[in-house]
Amino acid sequence: MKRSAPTIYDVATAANVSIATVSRVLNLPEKVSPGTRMAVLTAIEQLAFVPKADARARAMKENRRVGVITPYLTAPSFVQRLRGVAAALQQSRYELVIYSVDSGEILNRYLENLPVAKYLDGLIILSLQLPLEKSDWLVRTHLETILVEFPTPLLNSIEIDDLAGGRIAAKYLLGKGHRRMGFVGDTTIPEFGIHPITLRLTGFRQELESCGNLLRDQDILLAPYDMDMTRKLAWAFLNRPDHPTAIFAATDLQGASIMRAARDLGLRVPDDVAILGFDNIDLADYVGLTTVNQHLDESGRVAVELLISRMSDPSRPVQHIQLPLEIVERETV
Amino acid sequence: MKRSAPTIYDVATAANVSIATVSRVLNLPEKVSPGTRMAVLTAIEQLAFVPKADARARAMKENRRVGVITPYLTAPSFVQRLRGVAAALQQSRYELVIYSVDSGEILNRYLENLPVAKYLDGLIILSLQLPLEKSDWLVRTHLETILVEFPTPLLNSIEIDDLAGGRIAAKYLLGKGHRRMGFVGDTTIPEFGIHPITLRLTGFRQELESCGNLLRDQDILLAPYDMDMTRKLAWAFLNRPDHPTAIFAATDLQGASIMRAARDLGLRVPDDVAILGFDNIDLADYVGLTTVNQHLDESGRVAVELLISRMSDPSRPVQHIQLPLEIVERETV
DNA sequence: AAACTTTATGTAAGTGCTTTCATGAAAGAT
DNA sequence: ATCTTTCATGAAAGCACTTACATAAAGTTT
Repeated sequence: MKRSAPTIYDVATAANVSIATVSRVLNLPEKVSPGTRMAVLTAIEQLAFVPKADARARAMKENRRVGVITPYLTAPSFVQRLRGVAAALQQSRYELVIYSVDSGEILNRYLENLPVAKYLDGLIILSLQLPLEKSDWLVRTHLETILVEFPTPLLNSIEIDDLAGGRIAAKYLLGKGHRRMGFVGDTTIPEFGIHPITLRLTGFRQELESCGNLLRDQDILLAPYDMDMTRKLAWAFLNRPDHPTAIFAATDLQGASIMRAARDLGLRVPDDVAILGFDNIDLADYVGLTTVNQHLDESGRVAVELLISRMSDPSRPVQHIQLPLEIVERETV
Repeated sequence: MKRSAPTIYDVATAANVSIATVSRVLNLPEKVSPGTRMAVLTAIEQLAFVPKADARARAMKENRRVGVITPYLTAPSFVQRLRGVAAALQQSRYELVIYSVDSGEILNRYLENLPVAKYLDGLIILSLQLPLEKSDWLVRTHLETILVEFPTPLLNSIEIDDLAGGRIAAKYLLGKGHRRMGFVGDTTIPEFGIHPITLRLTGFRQELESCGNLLRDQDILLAPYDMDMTRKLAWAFLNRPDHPTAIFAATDLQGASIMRAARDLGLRVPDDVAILGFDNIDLADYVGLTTVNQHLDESGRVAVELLISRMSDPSRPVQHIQLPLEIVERETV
């Protein structure tokens, strides 16, 4: 009893011919006499033999491969981006290889040997900050890559304008008649590079100030990106007689936590507190959270389209595609 | 001047080392002294060398790649299973290739494709029903595969006992003092094979009946697996003076929809209606839904472990691992 | 029937890589 | 200064096939 998959040697033995003959019935069957051909075919059938190299060659020719590097799939936003990528790739003849990493560190380690050891036609990096020297190295190795969320000058990217996102939120809430606003964001500040949450806060504050509404320090809550903690802090945040009448959460997940805190306190949403999220993840729809849509699924889809167009013509100029942002009205504002 | 693609031989010559050394800087860089490593790296860079994947696989007798076939990532439960797979694979030296399909049909087409088979060392099929003849074919080709959710006798699988799940739900609700129960499930009945939702209903009903509590037809709601629709139907379902005091939803997604319908109607949860879900997806935690945990992430992780152990020793007997089910108490019962 | 094709098959030399083992050099121990 | 480890490296043996090239048997031609 053989343990591993059969090779042409096994087939040859079983059919009492040489491996060359087996190879021939596979590749140029007319060159083999009907008798032996039958014998070989029978042996192949019986052993459930699959020619390995041939398989690979065919696979290689027909499906090409694109890699996606993404943070661990813990946050819904990563998942929705990936979903867009998978959906778009589905239509094409490309295979999807996923590398999930837990930090920029590991990302760098991956990149060291990715282009050399593995074998990709294109790469999409989701929501991960890429050091400048790496992006340089990527263009030099000619591995087409698309960055999603954290752009870099040399590489193609899909991005949003977080600053504008903050402003949109402010305008919308102002338009609804609110004057006393609050902001909830997370506390993880990256060692280097941009921090979208901070940009959203900045845009939010700017717009407010330009209309004469200051965002006061006690109306800003920075909570760790963790539901229970956010909920607890949000509880204290809202449990003041002079709490804001509207809160902009930099993230739907935090928005949802605030909704629960409000409910725990017996506050009516949106009458006592309005809550506006950011992202428009699936959850927002389930809990009825009004939010700023940043087209997560779409970002993945667009990344694939851009990648495919670049792979077919690498000479195209680098593009930085900016996705639109807009309010999705549901029940919390 | 060479015209064909460079090989390790070219790199070796250029760097003045042997091919073994080149291979080593590619695969175990720590084993090579920094000096030579740099020289080799430079040569690689200069020649734009890319190792040929087929030669590599041939020499290694393995591809170091496992495939996952999953339904489109529309449902959170698929995503959470996949997340478990990705997390577990992360630790290992295997690459993760994802094939997302939209039905069993396409699954079969994928499987037809021999190339896929030999291009992978292992395969995990998530939440997809596999025709019997295919599972036979899979064992004959020696492609190790693990089925998650829909078992088959010949292949390894990770499963749960849906019938028992229904019973657990009934017992729990009974224990909380409820006597008038309702059930909400979806309407998609597959052409062939088992239907988990139906099993959950059966188990639920059996347990109820064995305690003298009939589940009445008007207390069963079969709604399409779509949030808005479920919510609408659930609204009508609950908007009766004699509505059930506790509802078992075969799915957290539907459970969440019912929560909203209840809220829309001004019903207090769990005082006016208790709601129990099934799955324990992330969403359940966010909305505070009490549910039956089926360890989705874990199913993916266990699938990987089983696959790896089988790949390293294919002679192991086929296993059908059954994951436990238990109630996660939150705020809706 | 001798000489020449043709045809079916086997032998063996690649293919581009990994990996085991052997070897010589450098480092550490006595 | 000598002996033992450790370490970096190269030589060479696979791996699962393909593809000349060689050869023997059969079929043609005269």
